Amino acid sequence: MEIEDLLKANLNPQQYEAATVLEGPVLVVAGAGTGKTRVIEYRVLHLASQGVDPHRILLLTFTRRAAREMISRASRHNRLCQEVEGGTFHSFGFSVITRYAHLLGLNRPLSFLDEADREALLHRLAAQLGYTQRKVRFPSKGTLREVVSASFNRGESIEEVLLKDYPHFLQWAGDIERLREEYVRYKLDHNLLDYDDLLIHLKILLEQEPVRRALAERYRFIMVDEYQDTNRLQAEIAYLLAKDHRNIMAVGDDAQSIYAFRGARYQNMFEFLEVFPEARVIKLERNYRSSQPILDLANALIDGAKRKYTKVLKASVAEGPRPRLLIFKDPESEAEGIAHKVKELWDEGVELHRIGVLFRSMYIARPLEVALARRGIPYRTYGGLRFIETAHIKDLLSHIKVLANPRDELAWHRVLLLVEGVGPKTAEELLRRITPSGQWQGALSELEGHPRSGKGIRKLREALLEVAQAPTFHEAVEILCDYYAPILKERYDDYPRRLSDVESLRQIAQGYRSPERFLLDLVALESPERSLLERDDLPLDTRPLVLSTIHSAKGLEWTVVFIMGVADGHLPISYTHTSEEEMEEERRLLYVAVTRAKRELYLTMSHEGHRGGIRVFQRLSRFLDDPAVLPLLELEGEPLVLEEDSPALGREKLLKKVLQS
DNA sequence: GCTTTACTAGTTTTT
DNA sequence: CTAGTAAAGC
Repeated sequence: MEIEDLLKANLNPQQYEAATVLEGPVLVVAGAGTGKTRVIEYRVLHLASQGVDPHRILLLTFTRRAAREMISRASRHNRLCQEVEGGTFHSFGFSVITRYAHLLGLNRPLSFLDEADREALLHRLAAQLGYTQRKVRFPSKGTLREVVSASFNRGESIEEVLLKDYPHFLQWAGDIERLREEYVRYKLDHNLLDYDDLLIHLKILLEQEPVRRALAERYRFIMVDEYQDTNRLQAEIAYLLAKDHRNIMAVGDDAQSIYAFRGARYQNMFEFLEVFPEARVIKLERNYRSSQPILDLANALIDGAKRKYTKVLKASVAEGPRPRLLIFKDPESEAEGIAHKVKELWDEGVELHRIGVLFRSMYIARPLEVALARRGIPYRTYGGLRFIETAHIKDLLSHIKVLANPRDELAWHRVLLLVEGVGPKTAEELLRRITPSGQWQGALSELEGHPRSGKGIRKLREALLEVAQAPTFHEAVEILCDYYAPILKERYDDYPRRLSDVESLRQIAQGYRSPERFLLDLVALESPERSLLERDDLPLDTRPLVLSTIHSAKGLEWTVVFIMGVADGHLPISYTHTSEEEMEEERRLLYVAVTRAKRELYLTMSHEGHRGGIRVFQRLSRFLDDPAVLPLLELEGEPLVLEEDSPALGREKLLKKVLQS
C-alpha cells in the first residue's frame, strides 16, 4: 500500500477524501491555493493504482496546459497515468466530432474557424445579405461575432442577447437572426467548425443514445476542473457523460468565476447538486499558497461582494509582510517603479520566474515592457494577442490553407487581397472561378492579362505552383515565406518585428510533414509555440519574468506578485454599460489576482492616465478604497485621493475655463 | 469602376 | 494599433 501512504502523507483529510471517494458524484469547493491540483493529481494516481484502466479516466480542464500539468505530475508516481485522457472540453469535442463526423453529415477533413475567421465569414455573409449598406449603423463584424457566439453559448435568442448587451442594436434582431442561420448553414456546407461548434456538436452527438452510451461506457471516471467557469453547454455535456455511472467529480470555486463574458455560469456549481442530488460536497479551505496578510486582503475583498461566499481561507503560513499599495504619478513612473523593484529583487537573488506581474488588460503593461527592456530584464507575456492571431501570420497561414484545401474561400480571399492591384471586386471574381472546383491554376492564368492586377496574379500563381511541387512540407513553407516577405515589407511599417515572427513560423514548420497536421495544431487547438516558449527544461535562473493578464494567470502562482493599474477605469474596467453582475466579476478578478501571491504582494496605480491623448486623473480602485480593505495595505506614495463627491466640472464650466485661459 | 491611400475614432478578458 | 470610411488616383 505504498500509494496509500503517499496519499496519507501528502493530503489533508478533506483532500484525502476528495482524492479517494471514487464512486458517486463529488463536488469539491476548492478555494484559491487550497491544493486542488494536488487533489486531482492524487485522485488520478489513486484510480490508476486501484487498477482502473487510465484510458477510462477523462480529465476536463480549462486549458490544455492544466491537464498536461496534472497528468504529468501523477505520472511521476505511476507512468500509467500518462495514458489518462485529458484536455479542454473543446479539444475533447474536437476528437469526438472527428470520430463521429459521419453522424453529423460532416465530411473530413474538418477545418477550424478561429475568431478572426468567424468575423470574416460573418462579414461576408452580412454583405451578401445586403446588411452592410444600411443607413442606420449595422453592428461591426466583431460585435456580430460576439452576439452570435453569445446566443450559442448562453442558449439565448439573438433578441435576448441584444437586449442585455447591445440594446441599441435591437432593431436588427431579425436580420442578425437570419445571418446566424446563414452562418450555421455555411459552416455545415463547408465542413467548418468554430469554438462554439466544438461544444454544440459534441452535445448533439451525446444526445444520440448510442453515441452517449459508448462514450459513457468508455469514460467511467470523469473529473471537471474549474467548474465555476463552465457554460451551460459544458455542464450539459458533463451530465450526459456521467448520468449513468455517476462517477463524476467537479472542482471549482464560485468566488473565482471570471468568464461570464464567455457564457460561464458559476450557478453550474449549485445546479450540480440538483442534477446529482446524492453528491458529496467537500470544502477545501486551508490555503497552502499565501501568507496570512495576503489572505486577509483576499478575504476582505470577497467579503465586500454583494453575493456572499461561504469560504474563508486560512493560511498555513501565518507570517509575512503586509501587501503594499504603491501610488505613482503617471503610468511611466509606475512602470519604472515596478521594473526597478523587480531588478532589486533579482539582484537579491529572487529568480525572475518567481515574480509575476498581473493586469486587467494588456495595454496596461505596455510601458512596463519598455522599462524592462531598458534594464535588460527578460520577460514574457501571457494573454493578449497571440502569435497566430497577428495579421502577418494569418496571411502566411492562409497561403498554406489554400494549398491544403483549394476550396477554402476565406483563405483564398485573404491571399488574393494581398496581391498588388487586387481589391474586393477582383478577389470576389477570382473566388467565383476558383472555389467551386478548386482548380486555381487555370482561374489565375485567365486573369494574368489584366492591366492592373495581372502581374501580381502571375507572381502568385508561379509561387503557389512552386510550393505545390516542393518535395517536403518544410520546403514549401520556405518558398512561401520568400514569396510573402516582400509583400510584408510593403504593407507593414514595422516589418522587421513581423519578419522575425515569420522566421519562427518557418522553424515551427520544420517539425511537420503535412499541412493538415500543422494547421490543426496551430489553428484549431492550442498552438505549439506556447509550449516551445514555455520550456520547463530551461535552467531555473534563465526563465523569464512573467507578465500576464489576470485571466491568463488563473491557476498560477508566484512568490512575488505585482498587480498593476488598480485604479477605477482599469480594474474595474470602465465600459459603456456595466451591470452589477459585471462589477461583481471585476471584484472576483482582483480576488483571483491577489490570491496568486505567495509571500509578497504589490498593488500599483498612477494618478495620471492618458485616455486618447488626454490626461485624466485616476482614483484608487473602488474595491480597495474601502474602510474594510485599506487598513490591510501598507501605503507608499502620495494617496492623492479625490473626494468622493468632488463635482465634475461639467461642459459649461469647462467651456468657460477654457475660453478664459 | 475599382484600388489605394489618408484619415479618424475607439481600444477587455479567451477556449 | 486597427477597423471602417472618405477621397484621391489609375
